[in-house]
Parts: sequence; structure tokens; C-alpha cells
Amino acid sequence: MTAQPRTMPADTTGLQLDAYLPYRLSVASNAVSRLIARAYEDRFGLSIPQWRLTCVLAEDGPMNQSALVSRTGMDKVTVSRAAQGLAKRRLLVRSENDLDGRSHVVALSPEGLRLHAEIAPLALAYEAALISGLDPSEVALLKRLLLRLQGAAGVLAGERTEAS
Amino acid sequence: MTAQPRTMPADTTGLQLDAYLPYRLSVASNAVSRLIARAYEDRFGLSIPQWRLTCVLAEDGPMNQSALVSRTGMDKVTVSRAAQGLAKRRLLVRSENDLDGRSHVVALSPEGLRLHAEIAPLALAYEAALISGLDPSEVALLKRLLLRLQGAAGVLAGERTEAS
DNA sequence: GGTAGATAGTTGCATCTGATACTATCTCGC
DNA sequence: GCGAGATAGTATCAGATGCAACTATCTACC
Repeated sequence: MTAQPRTMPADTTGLQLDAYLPYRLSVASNAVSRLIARAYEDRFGLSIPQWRLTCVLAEDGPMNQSALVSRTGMDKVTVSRAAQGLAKRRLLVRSENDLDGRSHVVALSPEGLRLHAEIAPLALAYEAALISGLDPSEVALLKRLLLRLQGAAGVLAGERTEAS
Repeated sequence: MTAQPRTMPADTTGLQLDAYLPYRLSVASNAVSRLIARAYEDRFGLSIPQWRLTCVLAEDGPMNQSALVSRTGMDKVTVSRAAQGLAKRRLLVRSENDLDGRSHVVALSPEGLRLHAEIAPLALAYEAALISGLDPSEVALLKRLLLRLQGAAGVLAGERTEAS
């Protein structure tokens, strides 16, 4: 005989929040994001969007804002504000684009590059601490599945695909 | 010989945003959350916190708000406002707690239960669509890894553990 | 039994976010 | 070249979020 808790409502839907993937994903992501955001904010005064721009510019070199938008998937308003914040602190420089008067080329300043080089080890240490105890193959699978979920969500949301 | 793009800055940090787990996690979670939030909002007028409360109350039965806080991990302010919104629509009922004048017992109304039963299949369909093509064992591992990341983030953030 | 500290929940506030609207510039077709 | 529509980026506004402060109630200790 299966035990039947007394006040349990007859939930016949088969839905359990704890096992619901979007819920698990959101809770895990929020926990990790809060941790990381606090670390960057407290020690370096960088928001997450600012940190992302810094990373992309350090990796790929100068580009304009719309390239940053497609590279990071962030909103163009978010990118604009993050770039303004970094420019105010002289961590990046925006120069006129002679070929297109609408856009500016955005590049890390030497100080920006230095800051990135300073933060990167900390960022990697956080990642290492988060995945400590996990098998590298599990981590690789995790990243692959996350990319897959992201893609599936984009498709379900009716997102325009690359090959239109 | 490895091709060397011309303008690539000397990024010797070993950090690549695309491969950085917190980034992958955040982007995937945002994509999924946006999809789900829009579905619930558009069709049923429920926010994500309201939907979570509904699920927990349908699963576990009536409880007070602080129990909802520890059950869902959401902020107590978020829970309070979500409960107020649901109460305004008569989807849940708050009754005085005779044993403790500070707290109220929160329970789904019959309409609330009915709405939950109506939404649950849609929620499960979204989950199924997101993980379609994935092996069930992969999904199980994914959920396990997400829980693990969440726990690791909590520990790193100095969170009080259950067994103090 | 009265006071100090803990707890339940709400309100206020400051911030972040994203959608929309707007300006400026570019491109294309004629 | 010139006007219609596309694109880069910014400004503006509404809603969500979470912290801190607050009220009310409870608990525990003297």
C-alpha cells in the first residue's frame, strides 16, 4: 500500500516543479549569475553586460556595437549602455567609423585590456570551483546540452534562423 | 600551420566567453525563460513567480509564504507580490493562521487548481519540445548537473547550509 | 510577566531590463 | 541625385527585481 499524505491535493497533472527543466535551469542560472555578478561588481565595478563586452573585445578585437549585439545575444540597448559605462571609465574607446557615419568602432583601451587580463583568472577560478568534482566529459556534455536548449528555445520562439 | 587572423589581439588569458560555463548557462536560461514566460503571460496572464507558486501549491497543498520561499528559493518580496496577484484574481485564498498571527495560510482556490490543471499539459509540452531529440539519460544528467551547479554556487556565495 | 531578539510579511526605493519610439545615416531603385 | 525603406545607435518609459527598512507578532530568558 502506498502512503498517501493527508492534505495532498489530487495533482494528477504529472507536473513536478522540482523536476521541470525550465525551472531547474532558471534556478541554477540565477544562483551562478548572482555569484558571478557580485564578484565582478564588488571587486571591479563591472556589470555582467560590461564584463561580456570586455571579454568579446579582448577575444575578437574591435568591432561596432551591432556586431557586439549579434556576438553576445544581448539587447542593443544593453550593449549601448554597457559600452557607455566602459567608455566613461576609459576602459574602451569609441572611434568614428569613416565608412559608416551611423556606427562607431568600439575597442578596449590598454587599461581595458589590462583589466580583462586581471579578471580572467578570477573568472576561470570561479568556473573551476563550480565544476570541481565533475567529470570533464560531463562538463562538455553540459555545455553541449545548454547550446541545444538555447537553440530549441530560439526555434520555438519563432526566431529567424541563420539560413533564412 | 595554424591560421592567425590579422587583427586578433594577443589574448593570452585562456578565457573564451563562448566556452565559459556561466555564460552558456545564462544565455540558455534566458532563452528558455523568455519563451516560457511569454507563453504563460500571453495565454493565462501569469508571471513566472505566480506560475511557480501555483505549481507548488497544487503539488504540496496549502502552506504559508515563508514555506513557499524556502520551497521555491524565490525572494520573500517576490512571493508576497505573486501571492497578492493571484489572490486578486481569486486563484488563491489567504486565511488567517490561528496558531501564528503573523502568517497566513495560502491555498489554491478551485479556480486556481483548475487553471493549474489547464496549464500543466502546455508546460509539459514545452519541456518535451525543448528536449526533443535528446536521450532521456542525457536529460537526467543535465538536471543532476544543474542541481550540482546550483549547490556549488550557493556554497561559494557563503550560503547557510541545511546542517549548520 | 516583561523585555530582547527572532520571524512573517509588506512597503519603499533604487536599479536593471527590455520594448517602443526616435534621430541620423546608409542603400537601392529610378 | 533623390526619395523610400533599412540599419546603427540613443532616449524614453513601464514593469520586474531585490535589498533595506518597517510593522506586527511570536519566543525565550530573566
